[in-house]
Amino acid sequence: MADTRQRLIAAAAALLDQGGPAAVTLRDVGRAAGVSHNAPYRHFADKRSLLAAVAAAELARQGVNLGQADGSSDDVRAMMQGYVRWAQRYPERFHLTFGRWEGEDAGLGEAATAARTGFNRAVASAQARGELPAGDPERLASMILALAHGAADLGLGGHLSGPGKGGAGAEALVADLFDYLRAAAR
Amino acid sequence: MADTRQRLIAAAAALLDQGGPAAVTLRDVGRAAGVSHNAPYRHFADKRSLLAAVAAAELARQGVNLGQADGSSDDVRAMMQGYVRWAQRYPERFHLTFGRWEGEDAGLGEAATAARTGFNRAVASAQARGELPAGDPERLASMILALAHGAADLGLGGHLSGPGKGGAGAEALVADLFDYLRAAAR
DNA sequence: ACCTGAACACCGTTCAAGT
DNA sequence: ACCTGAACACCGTTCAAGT
Repeated sequence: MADTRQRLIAAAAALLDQGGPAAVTLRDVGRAAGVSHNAPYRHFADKRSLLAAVAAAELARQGVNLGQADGSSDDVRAMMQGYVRWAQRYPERFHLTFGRWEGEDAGLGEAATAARTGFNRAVASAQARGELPAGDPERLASMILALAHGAADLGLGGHLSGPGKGGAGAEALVADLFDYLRAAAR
Repeated sequence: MADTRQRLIAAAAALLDQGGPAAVTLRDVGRAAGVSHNAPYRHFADKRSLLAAVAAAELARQGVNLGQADGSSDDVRAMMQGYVRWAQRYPERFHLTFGRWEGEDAGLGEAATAARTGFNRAVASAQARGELPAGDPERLASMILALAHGAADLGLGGHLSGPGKGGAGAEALVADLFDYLRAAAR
């Protein structure tokens, strides 16, 4: 049944969370899904393809968060802080999802553009309200996303002096950016 | 001789550039350095420790770039665009260097803080000139670095609509941020 | 102090069968 | 159409020796 495929993806995601991509062995995935160690090859071309399915599922789940907002700059900022919290809670999924994906893996590209569309619309809406600087909405959205992404990634790597050391955490850096953008919009 | 250690690091860096961390097999590293496949264990505790040495060397090399500037906002921006170009040219070293490093690996932490110090000073100097918004220099430096880092990482993953698709590349996003910051400083 | 060859456990992948 | 057990090549790491 196609149920096996879903169980394989769920098992892979759980192993990924626990120990990163190296811990996602096809033997453990099979064991957790109740099948043999090479049953995954009946559903996925290889290990990389299985991980791509995990990333696509995660991206679809995350895309929902980016689509629900009225479009004030507070909404846009809340989306980005939600993005940062997601990265902090599921660091391995975060790295996997935004890693390098050559070719078209399991509709990963479509899921990514779908997730971005809602966010771009929210940014455009905040611009129309005069709460964010004018200009190409997609370009401004890219810049905002880049900051949230970079802050989350540096934070996970311990490369931000950090909230513990008296420095600014990733969420605070996102808040700072929006303060600057609102100031520049005036 | 201690020369072997340097050859091992150089060989590991070359293999990393070609095929990522998975391509850095101790057998190939040894072969390229002219020693047996487990000679590396006389110089490094394990594979992870060897990669940490590669990251530390790269960080030291990159730190030089961040230390040479008069401190205008143009200098700070040029540093960040240099950072982005470095990531684009050596994507594997970029990901390795800013990945997760548990514990104190081969003085990696010291190299990182040294690299940051020069950059923080340049930011503070640009603030003193009134070219960047006032406030805690280290916090502003973190925000700027987060944007450059995120833009580079998203660009490498193909998650920026990109210069090819008509969208903004990582370097352009860095330029945009500085435009906003200069506007907010007035 | 530094290096080597053999060996071990583990992993991704393939193959010949099975239902 | 989906699954299994055996097998292969490869890799990180350890060990007993060698100089």
